[in-house]
Amino acid sequence: MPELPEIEIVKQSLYKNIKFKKIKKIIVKNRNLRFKLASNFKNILNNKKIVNISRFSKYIIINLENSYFCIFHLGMSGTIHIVKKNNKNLITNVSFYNSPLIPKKHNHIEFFFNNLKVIYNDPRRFGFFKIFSSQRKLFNYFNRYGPEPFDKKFNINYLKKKLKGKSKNIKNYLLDQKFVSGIGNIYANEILFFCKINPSLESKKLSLENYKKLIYYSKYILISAIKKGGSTIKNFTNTNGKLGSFQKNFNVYQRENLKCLIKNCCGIIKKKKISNRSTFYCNMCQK
DNA sequence: AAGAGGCCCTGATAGC
DNA sequence: TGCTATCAGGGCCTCT
Repeated sequence: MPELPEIEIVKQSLYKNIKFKKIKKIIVKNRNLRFKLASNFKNILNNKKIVNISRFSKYIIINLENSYFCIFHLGMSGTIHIVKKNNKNLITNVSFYNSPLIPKKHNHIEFFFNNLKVIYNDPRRFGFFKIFSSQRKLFNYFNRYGPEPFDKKFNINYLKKKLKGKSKNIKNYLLDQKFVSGIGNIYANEILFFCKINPSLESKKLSLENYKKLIYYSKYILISAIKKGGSTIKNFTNTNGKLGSFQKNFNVYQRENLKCLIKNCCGIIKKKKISNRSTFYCNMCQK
């Protein structure tokens, strides 16, 4: 479900609600995720204070007081719910990226804090948790990933080096986390629209001007999405029960057969499959 | 070695 | 109503 902007919103909400709090109790209801939950998961996290919460790419990073790190990925359908205690009753309308009600099925893990609990829910089980015993091991794991678009390393020389002579299309590169991390299918489509680059274009055919646009617009789109609270496709709400609104700004994603929104462009948004992922583009601006 | 494709899952929706 | 097919915001693994 989520790409970098949505994970950033989740991170901000967790940061606000559970940083410096101690995990009082953990209930594991279903260990089956993309990777089976580690057998020592509860032991390592239970009764530990959370020292920091951060994000890299589409991962949330939880830094524990015992210098362990717990990271998780939401896959396609993972959601986080924060349930606050209000007198005797639980309020259920504080949730991230899901309906205001706590889902009944697929709640895999519950983390209890003093006045609230955090639920990890994931119907499709593409998400996962991992634990690292030191920062070095955590960095080592993230080493496999390319820079985020915001990273200084994501510059013209880097693009040149990586894309020179490559026949793979540019959209697949944007989705390739080893090339650049944090971009998913929605934002890859939107970024290429702003760059006026056809998603099927072989990467070796990109011009210097294209490189500059890719660097500029990948930052621009992700930041705009974060400012709007992320994209909300299925009535998902964020931290305060509010809907993210970036989906109202989609130019191509899910706009098949509609008119291009660029003034004076008479193009139509087309849909095609690239590597089995839906791809949307304007047949005029992105020739 | 690069690149395409299959696969891991459940649930919502469209079409017959 | 009830079946089947298709699609979904991801990414790892295998095969050529």
